[in-house]
Amino acid sequence: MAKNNSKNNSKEHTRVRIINSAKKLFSEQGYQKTTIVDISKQAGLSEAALYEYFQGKEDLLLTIPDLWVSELLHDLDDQLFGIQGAVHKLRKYLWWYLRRVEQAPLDAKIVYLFLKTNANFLNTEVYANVKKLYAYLIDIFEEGQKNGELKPDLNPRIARDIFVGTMDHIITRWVLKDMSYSLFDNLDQTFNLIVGAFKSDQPNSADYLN
Amino acid sequence: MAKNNSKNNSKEHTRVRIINSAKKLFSEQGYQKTTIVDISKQAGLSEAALYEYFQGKEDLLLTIPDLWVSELLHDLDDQLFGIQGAVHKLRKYLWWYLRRVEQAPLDAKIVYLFLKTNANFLNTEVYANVKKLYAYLIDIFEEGQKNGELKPDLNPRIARDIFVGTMDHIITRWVLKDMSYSLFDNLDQTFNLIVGAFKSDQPNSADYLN
DNA sequence: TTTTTATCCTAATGTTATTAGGAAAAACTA
DNA sequence: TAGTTTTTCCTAATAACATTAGGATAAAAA
Repeated sequence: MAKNNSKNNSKEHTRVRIINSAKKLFSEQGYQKTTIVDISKQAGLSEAALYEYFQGKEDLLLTIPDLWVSELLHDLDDQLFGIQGAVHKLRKYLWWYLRRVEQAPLDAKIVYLFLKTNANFLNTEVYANVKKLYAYLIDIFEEGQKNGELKPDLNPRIARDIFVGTMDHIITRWVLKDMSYSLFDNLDQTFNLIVGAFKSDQPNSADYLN
Repeated sequence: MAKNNSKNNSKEHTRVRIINSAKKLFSEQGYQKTTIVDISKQAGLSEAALYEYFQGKEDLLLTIPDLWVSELLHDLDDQLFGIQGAVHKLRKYLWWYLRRVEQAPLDAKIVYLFLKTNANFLNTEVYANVKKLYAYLIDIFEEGQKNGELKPDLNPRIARDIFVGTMDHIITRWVLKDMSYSLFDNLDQTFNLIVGAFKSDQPNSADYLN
């Protein structure tokens, strides 16, 4: 049993080592320019050994965002738990997500630059999880409509498009510019502008917040 | 002279044939899965002959958006010429751009899925032109502030991020879903919501429009 | 100790981008 | 028109890579 554990640990450890090497190299040099030899050298293995852990280069590419996004998804509930009001939840969502991106810039770069180009991205687990991550916003918008914070005729899907679109745009530029500044510059202004568009016209209809 | 012309035409014709073959195959199968043999067969050439026209596969990939985006840029002035008011210009910009995307779905797919992954995208002509395309929006926002249509404290760069981000998000999803519906579904709602966030609070300050 | 299994390696194999070197055809020159 | 140069194209290498075959080594299990 103990030996079995240590075996699994060492197997898991090698797997993690490969993932981290790939993550580093993919985000430094891009997917195409990174070779399996590069990755296996960095991980201290032969090329062939790598195939014991992953089906191939593409599998390796997809594994990285898979782990990251499902971790995000798991964290999201916790982060929003106990926050009152749709606007406050939206704010928390944005600040939380951008922080996670800043904390895992390599994962973010891979997700934002290389993932979508993959032919069967739509059939991956990652895609399903990203959808769940964004679907959360729909719930928040609907909640905000019920309690009067947000416009009653707001189309939640359109609101989501604006929110996610802006967020993704900011992140993509940041990633392309080599993460050379903070994602939080001007974020307050951006947030207020967007949410201003969603808010109910009658400023007193969300009294419950007072 | 005449012969010289016909020579250039036939050379140009071959070049166009290669570009169209590549465009078709890249957008059907993705960049990675498309081989030079595929492209040259489709164009009715040997692989080696293709290298007389393009430096390589990557050059070929970059040429496609290069042509499309500079064509767009050239058209933009014409399209906005004579339109009065920032809001009307923004509307025209959005409708124009989405129509161009619908009219050139293969180009759009290549731009939205494969271009950014290219390591030196930031140094390409395409990138410079895309920036110009988006910079146009900044001018429109500033104009709208001057004539009172838009909020005086609106940050034009942030407004651009929201506008472009939403637009790109809508297009990216459309491209990923294989262009199976119209980009114009719900577009009015989306536009009104965004522009609502930018508009001046005093509805009468843009009287000049009446 | 013997057997089985997990982990790894060297050495193919096959695919693909790119280049070498030259043939065929067109354009140009005198 | 006959010779010369240039353009366009081809077949046949070459080289870089991803992936696989087949087996060695070492750890685990019996």
